[in-house]
Amino acid sequence: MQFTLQKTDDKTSARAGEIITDHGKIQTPVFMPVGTAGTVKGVHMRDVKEDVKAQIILGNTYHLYLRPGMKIIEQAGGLHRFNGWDGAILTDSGGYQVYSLSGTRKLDENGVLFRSHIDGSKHQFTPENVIDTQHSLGSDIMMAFDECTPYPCHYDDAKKSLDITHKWLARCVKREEETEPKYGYSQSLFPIVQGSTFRDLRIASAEEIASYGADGNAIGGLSVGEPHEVMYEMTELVCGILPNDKPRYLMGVGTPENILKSIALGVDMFDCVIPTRNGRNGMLFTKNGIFNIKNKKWENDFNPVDPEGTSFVDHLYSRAYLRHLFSARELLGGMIASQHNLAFYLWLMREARQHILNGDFSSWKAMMIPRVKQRL
RNA sequence: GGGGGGAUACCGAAGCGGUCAAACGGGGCAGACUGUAAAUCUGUUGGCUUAGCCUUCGGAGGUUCGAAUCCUCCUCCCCCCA
Repeated sequence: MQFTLQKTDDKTSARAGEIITDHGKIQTPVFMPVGTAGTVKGVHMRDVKEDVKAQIILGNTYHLYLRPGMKIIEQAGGLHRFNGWDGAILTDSGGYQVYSLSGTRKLDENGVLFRSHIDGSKHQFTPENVIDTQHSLGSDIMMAFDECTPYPCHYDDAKKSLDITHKWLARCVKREEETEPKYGYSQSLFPIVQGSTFRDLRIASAEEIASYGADGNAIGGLSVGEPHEVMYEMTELVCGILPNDKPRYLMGVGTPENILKSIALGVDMFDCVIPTRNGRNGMLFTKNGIFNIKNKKWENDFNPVDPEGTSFVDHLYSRAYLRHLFSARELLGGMIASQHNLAFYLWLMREARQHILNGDFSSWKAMMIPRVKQRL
């Protein structure tokens, strides 16, 4: 994997760049649709590629390990071959599940003991087997196994957790060096900065992570309930330490506003379930604001879903029809909303990139944020 | 023709003398969702000048300090027998 920094904004820390993977080029800043179980929920891969214009999508180690299991994925020839997505794939390590499934797991020195949310069976995740699993998945970008801390988090707990994350990282890197990709193309490993909301921990972590000289670096443990200002503060702090010549990935973020503000802080890569999950629940994002398609006000609005949208669904269907689909709990409703939201997110990223290249990102962002966050 | 069972809020359905503006579902209305155990979850759902008041449990009367609950008549629906 190669990263080329093409331009840095004069007034902010926003950057435009390009990542080259063995599954294609990725122009940054980039938004990566989340495909936890090997599917971007509700959207065909053809549309993820051609209509949404995604360049890279996510997969999840924990979920794919439990089902269908690595035997099946390996028989398929890797995740790309299995799910029909031939673009780049980034796999999360399962570190987020250490946080989100905290009720069904136990940490020990070696790793994490999970209780499967599917059948209750016990499984151990270690830095080593998480790397092995990601080799079986064949993702272009593998994530280090980390512990995503909850918010709020006591300082001592955050520090203890950070030490574990750093120890696990060393083991991930060692394992990665000792093993080979399985499918004939290269895989990069991104380490993850943790440290909760504590400046000194974040600084120490960012320095530790930077010392590895990885192909790219991630910021984790944010957007877990802390105030947005704290999230931006930590992001800015960490971006100032992580190397300039490598992509920075802010994990799990966020709303269009969160993303634009974080681009300005120097982040290059984003992922978030909001466009798909909130879309399935009726929330639509547009360049003119956010609305809930389930609301009565759209009942007889026969205008297109999004007259300025880039997806075919924006023009083929009306708001009244989409509302009807949600009212009737028709599957197509969530599919349309997901595809629309993703297309909007990807459009927003292309625009941001273009304005960075044009040199007017700052003013464009100032104009755009109030627009995209308003409620319609 | 004979016998029996019902009618409760938008719908279905509990309640069978006071703690009932009335459980629970559905539907309606609104909210939440940030490296997805989520096509899920939460709130709300008679009216108003909202610590209270008014109207409401098929209709009309009655018993009672007090009735969705008991009695009488009426209207409509369902089941069984002929």
